[in-house]
Formats: sequence, C-alpha cells, structure tokens
Amino acid sequence: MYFYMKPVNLHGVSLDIESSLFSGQSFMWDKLSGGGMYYCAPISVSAVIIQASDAEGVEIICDSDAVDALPPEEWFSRYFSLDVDTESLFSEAFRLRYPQLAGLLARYRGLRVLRQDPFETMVSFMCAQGIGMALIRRQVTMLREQFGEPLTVQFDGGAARIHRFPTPQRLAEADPMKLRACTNNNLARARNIVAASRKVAEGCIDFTSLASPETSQEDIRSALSACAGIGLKIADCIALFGLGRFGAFPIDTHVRQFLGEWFGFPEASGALTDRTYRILSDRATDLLGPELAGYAGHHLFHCWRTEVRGLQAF
DNA sequence: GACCAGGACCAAA
DNA sequence: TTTGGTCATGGT
Repeated sequence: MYFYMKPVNLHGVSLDIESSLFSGQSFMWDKLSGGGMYYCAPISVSAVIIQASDAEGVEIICDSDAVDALPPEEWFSRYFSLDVDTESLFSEAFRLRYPQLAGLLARYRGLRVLRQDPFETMVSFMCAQGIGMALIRRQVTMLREQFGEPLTVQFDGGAARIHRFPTPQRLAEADPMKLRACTNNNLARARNIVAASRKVAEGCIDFTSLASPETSQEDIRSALSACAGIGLKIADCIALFGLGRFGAFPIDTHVRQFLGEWFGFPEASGALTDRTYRILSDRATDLLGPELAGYAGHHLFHCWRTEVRGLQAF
C-alpha cells in the first residue's frame, strides 16, 4: 500500500530539508538522480520519499502497510522536530555577545535536528571513528546493501530501489569476518557492532527506556558506553540524534575546534580526554542552555564545517 | 608524502 | 590523569 500526500503545510515554520538531511547527522538519505529534488530513505518499517517541490511545502510519498505507523503529517513533523522553535535556539544575550557569529547562524534557521531511529544512529556513529564523512556514508550504504532488505518504492519520477537498514537481529547474527567488508576493513569495529546489536536484540539495551524523560543523560552515557566501541562522544550522538535528547552536546574534532575558536574555551586546545570532554560539554551547556544545547550545537557544527572549513557533507 | 577526518581503547609514565 | 600508539583508508 502506498501513501501519496501533498503538500505538508509548514505554517511558516522554517525548514531546510537539504541541510537537515545532509548536515552529517544522518547517513541514511539518498538524493535521487534525475533532476528533481527527491530525497529517499527507508524509515523504520516504511520507506519515504520527500519531494521539496517549492517553498510552500513538501510532498511525501510513503509506502507502508504497518498499522502502527504514524500518519505521514505526524511522522514528518516529528522526524523534522517541527515542534522545536529554531528561532530561539540562540538567546538574545548570545546574539549580542557574538554578533558576527549570529549573522552566520541566521543562514541556518531551517536546519532541523532529526529524530532518527536509535539503532540506525548507534551503528552509524560506531562507523564514524576517526574517518571522514564520505567513508562513513560508504560504510552505512554497504551495511544496508549487504545486510538490509531490498525495497522498491514507486513515485512520480519513477521507481527507487533502496535497502532498509538491517535489523538488530540481522546484525547480531552476522559473521564479523563478512561484516568487516562494510566497516572499512576494520575487524574490531565489525565485532563491536555485532556485540552491540546482540545487546539490542536481547533487550539488554532498551532504547524505549533510555528515551524516557526519567532516564538521565548520565545514565544514557553509562548504559551505551558499556558497549565496546562506544565512548562518551558516540553515546552523546546517539542521545541527540537517536533518542531526541536535544540537550546532549557531543564533542568531536570540529566541535572542539569551534569551542576554542569562537568561544575561547581554553580546554579546547589540548587533547580531548574524558575529563576535558566533560568540562567542555558542561561549559557548552551553560552557554547554550540545558534544553537545546545539542540542537544549537548542531547548528554551530554545520555552520563551522560549511562556512569556515569549506566542507561539504554530501 | 604528509596530514586530517564527527574516536575508542590499551599500555605506559 | 595524561600521553602515545593502534586501527584503517579516502580526500586534500
């Protein structure tokens, strides 16, 4: 059964689909070739194609016969976190203190932090250690193609053949020697992914309870970093992008760079040990507020990469 | 050819 | 607690 819906009324909410999908928080989306602005990804039990037709709204094509799937409008609003007011990410005091930076950030009002599937997020970021975005994306694509279920979605522009992200069960049963081909030939990483997938499949890691407001950020960190291959940074990434914890503030090399360059945090100059990571993370939370520090941090991250470093995410 | 990329982990001082 | 080596390879 196919859904075809158009358009989503954005009610004046600021949304930049391209930046949101390709700012480096997700490695699941493909840009369909053939001209038009079609973006495609398997989402949980269904597949979604988004066509950003014009400024008025977007069209969603969604194949799903899952009874528990959200209606497309609700899914869309939730996935792109349209409930968050991105106009107020940076306080008046912040904008007065950093006027030049605020000017740069104004270009990214439409950047949304996605509420993604936690398992996809976990495995994706386990593939993200010390290598570039292009290589991360390649790993996730290979994981999908080698271990994920194939799927065809019909839409106006033709048919898209994609692969779902593999289930926890599938990766838990995978042979690390075969999985290795998908993890940049890194056997340790392949073994870590199998072990972590097993924990998810067996219920040792329960994303539903981790996502609960009653679970503290520190409890999320310790639960996830109990897995080999997951440290503070990746645990925070899973919290931010996979558990909807918009206060979580992951710190990688880029974030460390702009914390020193833009805000003059002295701890940003040294190596990123667990101790300095926590200090920087706490200081960033003080600066940006506990509720949306990570959300704002992703704006800063994307802005730093594109405006200062001249990098492209995709 | 050197250096860096959305790191984590272990041994050694 | 911090430092340095290791894992890996594509891009600049």
